[in-house]
Amino acid sequence: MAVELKDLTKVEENYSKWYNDLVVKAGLAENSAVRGCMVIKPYGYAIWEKMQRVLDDMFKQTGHENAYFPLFIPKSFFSREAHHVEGFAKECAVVTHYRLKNDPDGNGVVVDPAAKLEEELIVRPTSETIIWNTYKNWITSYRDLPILCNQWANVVRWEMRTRLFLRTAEFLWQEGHTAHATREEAEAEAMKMINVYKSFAEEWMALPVIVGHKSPNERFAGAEDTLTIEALMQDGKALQSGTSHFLGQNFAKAFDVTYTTREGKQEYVWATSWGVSTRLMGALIMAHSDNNGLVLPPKLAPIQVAMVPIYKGTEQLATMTEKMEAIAADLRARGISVKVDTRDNVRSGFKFAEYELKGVPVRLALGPRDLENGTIELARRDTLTKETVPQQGLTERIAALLDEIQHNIFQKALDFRASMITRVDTWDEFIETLNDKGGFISAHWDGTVETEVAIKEATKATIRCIPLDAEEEEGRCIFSGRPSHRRVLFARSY
RNA sequence: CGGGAUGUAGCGCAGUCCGGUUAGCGCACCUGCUUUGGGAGCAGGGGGUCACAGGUUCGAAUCCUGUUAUCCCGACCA
Repeated sequence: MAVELKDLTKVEENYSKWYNDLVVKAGLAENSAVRGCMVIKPYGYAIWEKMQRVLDDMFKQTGHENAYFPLFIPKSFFSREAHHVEGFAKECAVVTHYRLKNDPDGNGVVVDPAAKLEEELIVRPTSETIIWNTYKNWITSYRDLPILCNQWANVVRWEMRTRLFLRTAEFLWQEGHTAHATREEAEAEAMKMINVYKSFAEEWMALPVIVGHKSPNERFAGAEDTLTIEALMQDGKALQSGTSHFLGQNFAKAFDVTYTTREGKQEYVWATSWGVSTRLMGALIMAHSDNNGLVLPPKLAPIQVAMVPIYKGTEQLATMTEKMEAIAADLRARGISVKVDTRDNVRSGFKFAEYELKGVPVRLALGPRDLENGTIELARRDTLTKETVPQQGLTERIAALLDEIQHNIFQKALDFRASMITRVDTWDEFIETLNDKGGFISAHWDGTVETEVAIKEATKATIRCIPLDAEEEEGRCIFSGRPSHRRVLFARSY
């Protein structure tokens, strides 16, 4: 229960360590006994659950339905799409046996060699292959299209190095997989969904994102075009927070999915896929937190208002509790989630610090002084300010304050990002900005993979995206000096 | 998979170099009293196969060998 705040103040020294401590100490998640896999604790899951609900609703409103596909994928499915195999082969968990037996030499159990699978099963790193193998059976006519499915699932990617929420061997996500009769319709779908993600990030997570195309080198394995939302963390690194892929006819061809057109001809189906994961939790944490802990946007905070009694003795506690429950009932009637903290084994100061660590947007403290004056102490997490206000009209005040905090957090992140987008025109400037300042660097690029790879090798910076709203502008590539028609965004990233 | 570090109570650590009473400290936990407007104080109490397996020794948390796990820095990636 006790938390050493000083451990959270080393942002400059070691942001990764600070982030990890924060996640653990705020009670969001922790490392598990399984390498690279995390345990999401109830408080963290409550946030994820809320995000899920909102996203799911947005998917429904855009015409999608939920479905579920298998965890295991036969190995042979993977080899069907060449780029896809290449992209995922290095990080797949493989099931090779289906039985254990007692160790003949003594203790425990061993894998029964007699139970070797004829064909190994891959634990899905993403579900395109199993889904397109299924869609083949669902699609025969143009009347069957479009298919607009989403699944909420866990996937496994055996990463070398993991970090809570940002990169874990197993993670939770949603993946949408759609099938369309025409290229235009599929392209529009991919664009529609990346905009759904943008709205969600900005309106709910208070996280400003830049929408753009991935460069060919950063594209999803098997996609013709990848759209991304890129967010900026407080240490100046970028985080890819969601992607939407136009898959062309690649998977339709790999799995032989065709339909009969109105004119009676056979055509391959066009596809998209799109997803966001528990990585969004990492984005939420890294974008807004400060040295006192999490700062949660009110719209996603599991507890929006925490109420702490100030009292001497059990009688006063009872009096305060009664009064606070009455106030809480009012707030709840307005749809505000409230926690009245009547614990008597920790003191009020401890509770204040704890709710700050957990990012609760608004805190109310009620003591004898307030009872006399008809007031209450109101503190806001985003600014760390507090004031004594009348109890009269409190519910309206808090409802408005929650909106204000939501807006303020977004604005703060937006201002920060604006200050961290630097336009550079020379290689020296590029290096200097990258090393001294970080953030997004807006610069010209000649459009070739060789240049992109060379820049990455030289600086660890990658092209985060070619923004959708990038204006036509003649310039010269900062690396090669060759002509370029628009700026792209570079950054070091997670 | 390379480089570095660390495994001692729920958490954080000291002790290891230089082997030697009953393995110690802080926080947390339990009991009691006093406290309570920003992380309470005092008193008492419980909790450990010192990561695992061998070896050396009269004697190992400590020395040797092997294994394993975790963290940090790279390479890889949502």
